[in-house]
Amino acid sequence: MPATLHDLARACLCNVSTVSRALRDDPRISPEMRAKVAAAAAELGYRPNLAARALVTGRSGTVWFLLGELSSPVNHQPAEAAARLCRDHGLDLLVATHHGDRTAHRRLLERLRQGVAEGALIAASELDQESAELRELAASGFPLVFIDRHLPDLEAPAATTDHAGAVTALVALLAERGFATVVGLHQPGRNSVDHARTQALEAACRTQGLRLLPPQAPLDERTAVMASGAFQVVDWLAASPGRQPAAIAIHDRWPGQPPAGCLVLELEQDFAAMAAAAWRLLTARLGGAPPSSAVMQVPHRAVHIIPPRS
Amino acid sequence: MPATLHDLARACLCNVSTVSRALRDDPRISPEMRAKVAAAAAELGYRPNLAARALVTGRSGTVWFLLGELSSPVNHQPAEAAARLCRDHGLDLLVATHHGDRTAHRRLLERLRQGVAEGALIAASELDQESAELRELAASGFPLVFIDRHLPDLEAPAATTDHAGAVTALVALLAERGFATVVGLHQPGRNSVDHARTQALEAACRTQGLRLLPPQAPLDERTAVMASGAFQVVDWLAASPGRQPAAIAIHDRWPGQPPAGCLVLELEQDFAAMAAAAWRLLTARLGGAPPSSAVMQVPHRAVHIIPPRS
DNA sequence: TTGTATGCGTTATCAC
DNA sequence: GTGATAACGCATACAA
Repeated sequence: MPATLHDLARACLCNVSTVSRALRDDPRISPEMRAKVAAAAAELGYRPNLAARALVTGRSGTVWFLLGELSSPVNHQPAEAAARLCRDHGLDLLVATHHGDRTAHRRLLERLRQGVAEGALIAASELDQESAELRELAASGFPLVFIDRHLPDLEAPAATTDHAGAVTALVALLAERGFATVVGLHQPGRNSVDHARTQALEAACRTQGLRLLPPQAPLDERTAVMASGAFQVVDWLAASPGRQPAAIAIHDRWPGQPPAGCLVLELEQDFAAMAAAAWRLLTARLGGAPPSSAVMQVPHRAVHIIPPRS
Repeated sequence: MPATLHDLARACLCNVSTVSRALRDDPRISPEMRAKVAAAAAELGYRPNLAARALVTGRSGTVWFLLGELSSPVNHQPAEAAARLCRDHGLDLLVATHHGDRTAHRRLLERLRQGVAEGALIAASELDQESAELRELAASGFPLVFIDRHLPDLEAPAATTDHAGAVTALVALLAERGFATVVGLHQPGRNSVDHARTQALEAACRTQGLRLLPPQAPLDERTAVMASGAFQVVDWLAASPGRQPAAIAIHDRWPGQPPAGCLVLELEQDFAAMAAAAWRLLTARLGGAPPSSAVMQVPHRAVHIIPPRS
């Protein structure tokens, strides 16, 4: 059986509270006593019981990172960055995945209400949109911060990429290269990200003098297609086999080989900066700040330009 | 403040223990009482305090998955599969990352000794090789199961791919396609995986009549190169710029574009099966079975053959 | 500087 | 079928 404070107290011929204080470096413990306790702790291999500590302090020293699946960089890159930040501040960050499963999702949120973590970062997935549990959790005052996506009707802040700025940058690059038309594949109803990008695309095209056309529009060699992810482009290509876009601009990586003769612009998001922003929002909440719906927008990191191959 | 059993007891005009039993569906509670308690719990939004429960039961209902970084499929694919298995058995699987940092690594192992989890799956990284804390943890009887890699001097079982079988399959495919020589890039001293592959490669070449040569050997059009990961091949190519292998066989995906005129064989490991095997080993330990050093080897899932492009 | 006493929210062991 | 009560391991207000 693991040693407890009680065992140490017996070994040191003193009281449990003295041991507790000595181990936590309480200034009013004599150096001799402290040394004696430290020796006994090492000797007996004492490890504090975190459940007991959490019960009395009400703090678990833990933050959760909630996400759908680990495979996507949009999820795991902020998670890793946030883990470092937490660690540096004495908290453990644990990643919980629900792999798009409703019951798993519900259960994880349930756990959060049971005190397993002091706060949570959430890389929003489809399931979060309609989740009553998530709403209740936020309403209960539990510190929640969203990453990348923002649920507007929820009293919880978010750290996202500056979607408008990113779209503007892509449109500018297209204009620079002589493109006159953009076909937008964003689905504004899908989530807040696609919504923001759609709006920004309209504004950017207006400002920079490009025509904006819907997915069904015919293509020419001065028409580019813009989408949130490669998957949207792939679907669009598959929907009408003849399509040969002259340029693809996405907020994502293009997997493998781009279509022949096609310029590809990949926007690289700054996930580390996003995690840092989310961390700031979270510590504010942990420190007692009231819930807000603030959205911190961090600039993108770079645009990768992949010239067309012949 | 969140409602407690005490609050429910007051609301129901009964004792705490009755409430506790009613909520846990104890058979000796009258239907009326059970309904009354359930109503009060819903009314007051009662949520059990897991810290308190863990303190008295000694069980946290949690399993950890320890890994270096999330980005690698070798890590996150088994993690996701294991999460599902755990969930189906009433346990939560949480992923903890140490991103190759010694202090983070030490700290996570420390947490495990403090009762945060009932057991842990470990996707072994470099840090685990020399970690004294890991040895202590295993020695303390904590249920530990390794995934993919195996630390032979540790009293902990492992679930790995059948490395020997995989190497044999790759060599057979090469032989079938007329290759006569294999250059082996595995580094037997690196870890147990590379070690096993090196041995299997020697055996397979002997059996199937191919010549096995070291990395410095000259190449011809009937010579293939075999390595654990793409990174080994990339390093090897960079070390001597003239090299143009006729085939590359790796236990991994080849990122992006293969070299011109080069056949690529990618071995796909069966991470789901690996997770299932690891889960079996872990439940055995959780169920009270003594620690063992058993290694369960699961067959690979497929070999992807990418023909040379001209 | 140290000891005493109490409570955190649950479960479990008794009684009745 | 239900109630009283003692743990579980730790932290802390209050005494001394």
